[in-house]
Amino acid sequence: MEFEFSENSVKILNTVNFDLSQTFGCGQCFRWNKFENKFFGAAFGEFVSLTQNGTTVIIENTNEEKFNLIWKDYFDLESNYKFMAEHLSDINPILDKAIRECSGIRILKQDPWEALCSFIISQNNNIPRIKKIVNSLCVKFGGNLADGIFTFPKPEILAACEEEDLASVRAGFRARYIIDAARKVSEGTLDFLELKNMPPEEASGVLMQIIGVGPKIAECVRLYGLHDFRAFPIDVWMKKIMEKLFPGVSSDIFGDFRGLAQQYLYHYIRLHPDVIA
DNA sequence: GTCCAGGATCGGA
DNA sequence: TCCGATCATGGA
Repeated sequence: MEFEFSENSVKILNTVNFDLSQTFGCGQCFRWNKFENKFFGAAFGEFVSLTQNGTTVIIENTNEEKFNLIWKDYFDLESNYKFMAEHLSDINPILDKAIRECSGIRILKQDPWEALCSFIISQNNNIPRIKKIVNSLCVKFGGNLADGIFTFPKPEILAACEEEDLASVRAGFRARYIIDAARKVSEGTLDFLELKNMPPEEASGVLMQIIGVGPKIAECVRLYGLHDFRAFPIDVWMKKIMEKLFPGVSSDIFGDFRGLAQQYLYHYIRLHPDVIA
């Protein structure tokens, strides 16, 4: 991939394994929206819009400095997905089939606090409504970046809330989970930098000390927030996939990139639910 | 009215 | 250790 910089945009040329629709639509994030062939969203206090034409991706409202600081990392542009995808394809023919269709997925390096909060909201919920609640949370407690685009609320802000303050967000029983997470993060009981240096099981264990965070959400935070590809979140869909397509098989067969394998399989089956019907 | 959604928790067997 | 009911909400 090559980068071309101008005053208010960055052009990425000759992309490999990078598809915006797949990356934003594979269920890893909830705050990117498509409008007239353009994706809008924000991360780390900056907002951009993106368009894709074949192997060319244009990021608008950024520059060389911000791109190198935020977006190159956020989109994980320096990891070799071609290598990882080929490696995974060799492991299993079913996974290979999923990868042939979903190889444009990149695992975003999201803000771990945002990932934690988002996936707390995701529990026993559907994706359109998850997006609605996350958006409401940003509108009410985040900062205004641009027309209709907000930053994700700081943990300190939500830590100071009581459940009734979150009522208008319509998070339901998850409100107290969000507040507990916010308090543990803002007080330093939970430090994401420390989690990165822990063994996987230990990191999950710390995350699960938050009320309302169990194994699945912990794995999501490690995969999407800490970029730990060994994490393998199992939701109702992945459970069905493993039972139907990989009976008696452990996720260990997918090796150290099993988190990425999970994403290929999850997105593939959401596109073709009949495969496990 | 019933069922379900990228789950977790609690009580009882 | 395992199982089932329950949790708040809104759309199908």
